[in-house]
Amino acid sequence: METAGGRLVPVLGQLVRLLREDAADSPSLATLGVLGRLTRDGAQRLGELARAERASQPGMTQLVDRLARDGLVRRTPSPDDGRVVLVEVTAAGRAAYADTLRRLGELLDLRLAGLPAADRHSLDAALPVLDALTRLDLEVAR
Amino acid sequence: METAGGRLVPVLGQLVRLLREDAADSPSLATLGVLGRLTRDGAQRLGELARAERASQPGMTQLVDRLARDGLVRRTPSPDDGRVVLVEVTAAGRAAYADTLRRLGELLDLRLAGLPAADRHSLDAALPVLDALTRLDLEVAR
DNA sequence: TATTGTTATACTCTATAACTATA
DNA sequence: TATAGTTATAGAGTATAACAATA
Repeated sequence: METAGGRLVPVLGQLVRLLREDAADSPSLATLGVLGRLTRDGAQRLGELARAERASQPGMTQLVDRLARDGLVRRTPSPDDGRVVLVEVTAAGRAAYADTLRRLGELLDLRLAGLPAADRHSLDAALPVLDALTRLDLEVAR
Repeated sequence: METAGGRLVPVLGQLVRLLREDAADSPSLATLGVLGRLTRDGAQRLGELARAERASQPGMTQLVDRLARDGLVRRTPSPDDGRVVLVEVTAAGRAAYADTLRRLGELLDLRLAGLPAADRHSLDAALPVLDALTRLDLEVAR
């Protein structure tokens, strides 16, 4: 018998590709992760952002580069420490985040509508669990 | 109130990055998708593989290139139709698939072990639903 | 002509190693 | 010296447009 973890892995890949296929022109999950975090938690150091989003620091530098180029975030030097870069979301970034989340959510909801109500309830109950799963080790690691 | 779809999107990104972080040297979800499909369903046309994995045909050509280079799959020309390329998984590919799935599954199971039993049951119940979600529109599209 | 797949090209996302600037 | 971030470089993964080969 396969464990829950082993069954989750293949499904993850399919879900990600499904979203990409349906909304090819949407901001990526990487972009959404950063914009969402900045929207929820406010301006953050670049390194802090890298840790929270499970990326390397150079990787986050590059992602923030692209987002800044596209006007979705803004870099500001920290007044307290000249080494530190604070990243904040712009109004355009906030709008892009909200719009994209709504759009992708609707696409998924459309598919969900094709499932029995009991299935939808199962998924509903599991969403907080999946979320908790992603937070678990972050707390341990600090 | 946010819909299930809207809540699923951010979680997906975090889960993918979590796996990448914990098992940086593992085959990617794209690789696993192809190897898994070939393992389950046997040799397939390249175009068929592209459709099933929600990739473009050139994208699948390139992915198969890398997998063949790494000895995980093999290309064979179709005897019936000279345009067609059949892709099959090698023994090494089958082994890599099984090993990776087990490893990633164990990593997720470790985290799952930190959750209450009720949460684990919720997730268990939702896994077939997520799987059904990814299959829904494929059937519609054909 | 239509279908199947590849080539050419370009972009995002990601990492590691080496570097710079500040503390 | 240690920390925060960037630059250099490389590779996976992906797409669209143009092409070649076969039917």
